[in-house]
Amino acid sequence: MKLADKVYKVARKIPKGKVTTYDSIAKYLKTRAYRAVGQIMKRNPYAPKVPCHRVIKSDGSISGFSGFDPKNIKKKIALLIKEGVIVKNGKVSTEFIVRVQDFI
DNA sequence: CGCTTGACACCGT
DNA sequence: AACGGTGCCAAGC
Repeated sequence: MKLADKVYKVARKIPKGKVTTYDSIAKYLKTRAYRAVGQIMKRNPYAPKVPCHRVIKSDGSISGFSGFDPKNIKKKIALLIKEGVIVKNGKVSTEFIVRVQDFI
């Protein structure tokens, strides 16, 4: 069982209208590989099943899948907003950030 | 099997 | 408040 599998398993349970962070997932899995989590999400072979857009940085900013393509940023943010998440200045309001242990 | 690469986090300045 | 350097660990090559 690779870390990747565990990550996907957890990530797919993120409730709509909420987001979590890379380090939160890492902590929950008893590992400090929060960086690896990022790469795992990037690969994301389970595209629709794992809502990788609901995983953000600990400071609430959205990165990666959107960070490289400015056009994609707005699209993902719009998607999150559509789900009920409030995003201002490219950052998600902390009240929508949930620790993994809270929604599992 | 070892080296490089990050969708990161945590200081210190 | 913003920027940069440092540390961590799994995946890929």
